[in-house]
Amino acid sequence: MDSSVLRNVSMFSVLNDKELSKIYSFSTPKSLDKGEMVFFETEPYLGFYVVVEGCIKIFKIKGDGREQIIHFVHPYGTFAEVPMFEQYEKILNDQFTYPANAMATEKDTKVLLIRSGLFYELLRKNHEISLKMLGALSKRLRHLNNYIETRMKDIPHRLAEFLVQECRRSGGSDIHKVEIEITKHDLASYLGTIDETLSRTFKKFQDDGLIQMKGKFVTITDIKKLLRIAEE
Amino acid sequence: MDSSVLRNVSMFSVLNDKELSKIYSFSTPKSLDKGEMVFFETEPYLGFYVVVEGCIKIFKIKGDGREQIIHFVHPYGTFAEVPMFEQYEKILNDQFTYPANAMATEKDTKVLLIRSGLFYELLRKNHEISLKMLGALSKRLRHLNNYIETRMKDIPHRLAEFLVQECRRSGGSDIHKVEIEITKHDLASYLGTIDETLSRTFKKFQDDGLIQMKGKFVTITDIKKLLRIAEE
DNA sequence: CGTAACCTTGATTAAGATCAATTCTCGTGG
DNA sequence: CCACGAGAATTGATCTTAATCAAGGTTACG
Repeated sequence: MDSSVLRNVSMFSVLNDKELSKIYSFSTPKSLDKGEMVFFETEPYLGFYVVVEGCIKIFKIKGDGREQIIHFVHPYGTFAEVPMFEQYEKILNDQFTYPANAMATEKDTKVLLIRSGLFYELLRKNHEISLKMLGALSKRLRHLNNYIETRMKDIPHRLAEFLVQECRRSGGSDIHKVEIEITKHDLASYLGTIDETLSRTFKKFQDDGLIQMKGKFVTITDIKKLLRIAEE
Repeated sequence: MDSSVLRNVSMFSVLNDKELSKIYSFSTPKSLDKGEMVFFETEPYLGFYVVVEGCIKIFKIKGDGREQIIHFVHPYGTFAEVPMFEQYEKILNDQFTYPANAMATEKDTKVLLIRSGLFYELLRKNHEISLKMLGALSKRLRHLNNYIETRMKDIPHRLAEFLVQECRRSGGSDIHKVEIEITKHDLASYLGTIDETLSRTFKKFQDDGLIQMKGKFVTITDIKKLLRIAEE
């Protein structure tokens, strides 16, 4: 792994080799096993992270102790940028904590910590980076917006939406076969439900002839009906 | 109304008089009656808004046609900044729409439209503004984060949380009296429920001796218990 | 005053959570 | 190679919360 991985991070795409190397040399790499935490939401804020390999889930803990997954971050994606811009002074004084919890969902997950001090310096010098960062935060806001919208619908709707999205994301060949890359438990948490309800909803979709399922592989047999459920 | 109102907007606080006047002279003021729309989420994006007077509610329409209020914007607050940073070219080509709906909740509500073209120009010239904007977007993200967290709890919890927050926001004198400044209907929508359930929850709180209610005025009689319900 | 919007209350229903067993799957060690 | 055990997934019965349906009652304002 070297500084070239940073070039794929949208926000850093405006930097030259020298700047990239500098960021890379000051960043802290971390390797994680499946289930290992990057941070808890109670920890003091150090800076934001770049995913280099594997996958990270960002989640809240509900009152009953259960996880509620907000999103997954894949390679070259970033997470925990937000506290960076909430009054710099407070960050320096360790007053800030992370906004949620972050855990690796795959073994051999690798992340880079970009410390806020260093990054803030960069931000002051390089105007382009702030503009990129504005783009990144906007994207995050769109995602949360979409997340909230999805939450207004029932579980079959949410699952249908997820399947359609996954189908679009993976490949794009018209064979409607999707591999669910996360555990069913994580999927349930992401959809805001529990394992049993997810299982029942999958079964209902199968009984209604919308999909066929074999372990982690789902074949969509009636994309039209599925789309109808997905969009209201 | 003149350009000095803009000085109170956090993002514009770094500008000098000349710059403020320029923004003001290029902005479009709009007066609204209670219930009038600023924009629908289907409309092409023109730019973001500053609230000068009154109050704006930002909301989504659910599948059944009901409103789901995401937040309220008060004087000197801004809304609809997000699409501004999602690929400038698309905005110019009218490809973008608003992320939600915006409606005045009070009569004599006044807003200013800051067109994206003008603002983007400003952003390129003035680095400080991007940094302020990063702060503004972060705040918005925090709010959505908090919103999502609240949604994981039941209705009594959400109402208790709302009452405690309102109590803190208004005054701060230790007489625990709160005026609910929005309609009960809007409050229900904000809490993600319906009028009947809100009414019943208020009743339950009264029966349990937590509050006393008279129209729009709520007196908190047992702040300790209310806090216990509010925080899990 | 009168009427429309706002609010409350009661009875019923439905979606999904909870509780409680099983069954399935797969990696590990004998 | 098989047997074991743990975690993952499924299934059924029951329970809870809040939505829905249906009246009434209250308030505010022209």
